[in-house]
Amino acid sequence: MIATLDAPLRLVYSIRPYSDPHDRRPVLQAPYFKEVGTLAHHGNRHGRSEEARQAVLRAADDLLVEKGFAGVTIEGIAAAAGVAKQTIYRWWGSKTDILLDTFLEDAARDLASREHGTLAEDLRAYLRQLADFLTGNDAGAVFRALIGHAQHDAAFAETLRTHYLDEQRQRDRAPLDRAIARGELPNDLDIPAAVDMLVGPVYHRVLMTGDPVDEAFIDQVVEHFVKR
Amino acid sequence: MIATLDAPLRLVYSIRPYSDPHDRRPVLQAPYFKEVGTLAHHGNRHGRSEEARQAVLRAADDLLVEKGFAGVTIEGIAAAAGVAKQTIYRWWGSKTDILLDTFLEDAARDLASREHGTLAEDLRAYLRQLADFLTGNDAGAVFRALIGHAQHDAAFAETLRTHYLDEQRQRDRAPLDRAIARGELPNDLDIPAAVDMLVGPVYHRVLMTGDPVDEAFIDQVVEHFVKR
Amino acid sequence: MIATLDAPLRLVYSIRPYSDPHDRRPVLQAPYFKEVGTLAHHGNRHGRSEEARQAVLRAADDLLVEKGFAGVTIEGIAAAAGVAKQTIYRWWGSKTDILLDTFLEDAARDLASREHGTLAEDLRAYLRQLADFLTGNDAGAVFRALIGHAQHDAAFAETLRTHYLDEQRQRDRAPLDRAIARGELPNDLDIPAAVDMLVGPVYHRVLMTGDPVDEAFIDQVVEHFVKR
Amino acid sequence: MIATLDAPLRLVYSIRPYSDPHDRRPVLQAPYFKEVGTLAHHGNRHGRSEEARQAVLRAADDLLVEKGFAGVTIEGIAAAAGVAKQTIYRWWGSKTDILLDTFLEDAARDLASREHGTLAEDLRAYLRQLADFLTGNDAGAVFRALIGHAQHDAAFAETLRTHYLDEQRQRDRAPLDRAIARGELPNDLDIPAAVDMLVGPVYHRVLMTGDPVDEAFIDQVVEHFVKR
DNA sequence: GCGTAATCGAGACGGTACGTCACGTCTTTGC
DNA sequence: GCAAAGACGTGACGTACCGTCTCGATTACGC
Repeated sequence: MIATLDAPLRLVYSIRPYSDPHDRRPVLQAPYFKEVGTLAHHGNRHGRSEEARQAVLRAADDLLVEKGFAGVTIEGIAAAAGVAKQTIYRWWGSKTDILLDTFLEDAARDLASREHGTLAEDLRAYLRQLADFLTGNDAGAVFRALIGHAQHDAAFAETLRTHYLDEQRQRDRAPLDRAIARGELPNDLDIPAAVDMLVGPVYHRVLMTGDPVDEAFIDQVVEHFVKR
Repeated sequence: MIATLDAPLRLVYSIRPYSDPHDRRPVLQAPYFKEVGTLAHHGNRHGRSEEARQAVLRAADDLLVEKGFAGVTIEGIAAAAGVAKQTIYRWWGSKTDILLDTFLEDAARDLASREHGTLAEDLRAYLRQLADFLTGNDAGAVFRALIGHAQHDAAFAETLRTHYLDEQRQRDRAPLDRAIARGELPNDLDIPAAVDMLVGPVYHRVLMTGDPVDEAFIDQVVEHFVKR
Repeated sequence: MIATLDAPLRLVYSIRPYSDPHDRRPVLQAPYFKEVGTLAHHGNRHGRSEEARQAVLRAADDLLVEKGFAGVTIEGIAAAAGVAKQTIYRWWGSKTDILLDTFLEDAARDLASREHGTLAEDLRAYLRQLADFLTGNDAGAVFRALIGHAQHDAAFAETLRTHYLDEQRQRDRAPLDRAIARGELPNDLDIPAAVDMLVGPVYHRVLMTGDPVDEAFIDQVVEHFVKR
Repeated sequence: MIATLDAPLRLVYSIRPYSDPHDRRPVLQAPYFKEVGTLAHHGNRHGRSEEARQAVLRAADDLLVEKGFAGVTIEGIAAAAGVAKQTIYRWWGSKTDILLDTFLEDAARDLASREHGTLAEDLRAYLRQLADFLTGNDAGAVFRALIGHAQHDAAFAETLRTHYLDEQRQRDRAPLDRAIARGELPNDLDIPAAVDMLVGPVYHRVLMTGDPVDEAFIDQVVEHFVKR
């Protein structure tokens, strides 16, 4: 059960399952809610406030959408979330860490690849899904901000790879894996290269040219790939 | 004649050919050197100091390579260039404007497409050139920083498109245009989409995965495209 | 008990007694020391750092004496006091506010009027004391700077009147009040005018002519006033 | 003849009679106008532009009255006067020098002491004239600014004494000199001290308390002085 | 059931960089 | 030779956030 503000009498606290507070593996993997206590506590000795955590994530997200990346500041988040700065620094290392946390919860949810029977259909559906995700106003904005920051900060780029891209590449290749299993594609396919040829054009439009990723474009990319 | 620092007795002053000092069209397009005066002036009605301009561009570039994007500050550039902050603000609007200026002078030089007779050869050569440029330590670092910043700042993204990407897309499509002229590709080819399919995979590796853009990869991309 | 730096184990924090941090009423009026904690804190919810406050006041004073009014800058004070600029702006509005704070603590101490039995004696002693104060190297320099600034800034002039001059006029008239009580002066004396006639000549020499305020001069002023 | 803007075809240029351009003796003492040239020249080899000089003085004065002392800047004066900054620096050393120049022309005009037959009448008239001058919106504002600055800058205080106060003290003592000549006052009067006792109270009200200098007050000061 | 310890909101602190303003200097062109 | 124009190096301004710190209050656990 996840208590919400609608159920004020039974609030929940999280126990982060990792010893390192800056560990950024997707926190939803673990059953990290627990029922206890009452509303609006001010600290206790058994772990962090789930309330504060969610308020921070939400505030960061809102600020990004409303004011852009430069408008996201630790002080602004703290103020908007009604949280002390120190509470943020206790659990996150930077504003991009916070944004990454908000992002991870969305990515897994929105990018699960669904099977459609044929390679072409699978790819079309997946690229459509990917394009919608990347260009979206919420998760997409966060994603673009993170990718942007990764260009400025090699350490963060590495973090982003570890916590997001590696999984993402599994999702990217899932349609190809299924096609190989079905015999639609050869066993010796260079899957990473194939993935780049499929998703690369989509990312290029999103990150570079700003051109819309429309159906016709996706169709061309898929058709071109399949007709090999 | 373009006087250089090798000809110290006849130094040059620039007259920026644009009325708006923040106009960022590539300044090398115009013959913007003029012979006058003597060495090392400090501002006069000839207009801006070419010395100061180059010192700023160089300092920004150096700082980026040495300390990364976060290490590029207006104050740092001013100090490294031996220039007053106000001089920077007089001619540029932000640190990314400066980086863009440094970048524009390099991009045109390094990305001119050369003809190799066949589409496949042209593409291989051009993608190799592009990949080297994007992953380079100097211009590449500046480019990645600019693309990163464009993700954070829509206005700058627009600027970047106007001053760089539009030209870049001309360069990107040049091999295709030549192939169409030669009859190697059909007249009705969707060139923007084709460009995305060619360069998209390269950008994806550079900006997202960090995988090396090796010969085998380029060969696959080109072969896959040509065999349509 | 007021703990001092001589009692390092039981250091003191100030609680400014006013809600408005820019309120400039003489802070020494209130018992604004409180015993708590340990040495050398750096900001906490006890409120402002008394250490920082005194370092700022002292630095401002020193800079004024050493380099003159133009040499007093917020940045200079911050550097000399080992304090962040923002700490100064948190508690004071301008460099003259700081100087006023330093001044207020001194003026009350140095200008208390003492009784000498006769009007002439009282006046002589008081004018001597006033002249010494105004021409002094420390408090006098601050005072002259403040009066000078008040000529440039009507708002500050009003502040200065509220926080200093009104009290000062009480001190100025004290000898006259006592003389009236003793019957040495008539009840219907126009005290403000009388005060101006007594202290005006002294101020005139200090602020305008720069002539020394010697005994002979004070004697003339007093004698002239008394022989009415 | 002094040409004005009403006589545009016959403009005048001044030749400053002093070798030191920063010499600030009242320039009107000398016949420093000379007819040459035409309106709105831009430099010539015949000496300074009287047009520019007057525009600067007037602009400085206006800025002081409109925006206060802090609003008077060399750049602002130059812009308001339609004059190049360098032209200002060529002839004046600082903004207070300019203000002093504007002031000197007014002071001599407004403070000439007139004879009224008796000491009391002379003093009353003179103190009234002085008070009006000091509290005036134009010359008075400049004067108060200069006195204020003199408190901040010993060198300027000395300059002010040399160029203004010494003369002023001559004017201050004129009624007393006349009274001595008439036999109304003793030969051995300590004139400087007497002057301080007369004008000091007026200055005190103007510079310190801000109280109005009304007739009753002047009467008291004079009556008290005369009844010696 | 009471002390102990972790966390919370609050907010002052020393810093760095921002973008602006005015300073005083300099160099040229045009009278 | 002076004036207008205006770019330059300099330095201070006042502001925004940074990341650190200290504190009093709050709460559950473990003795």
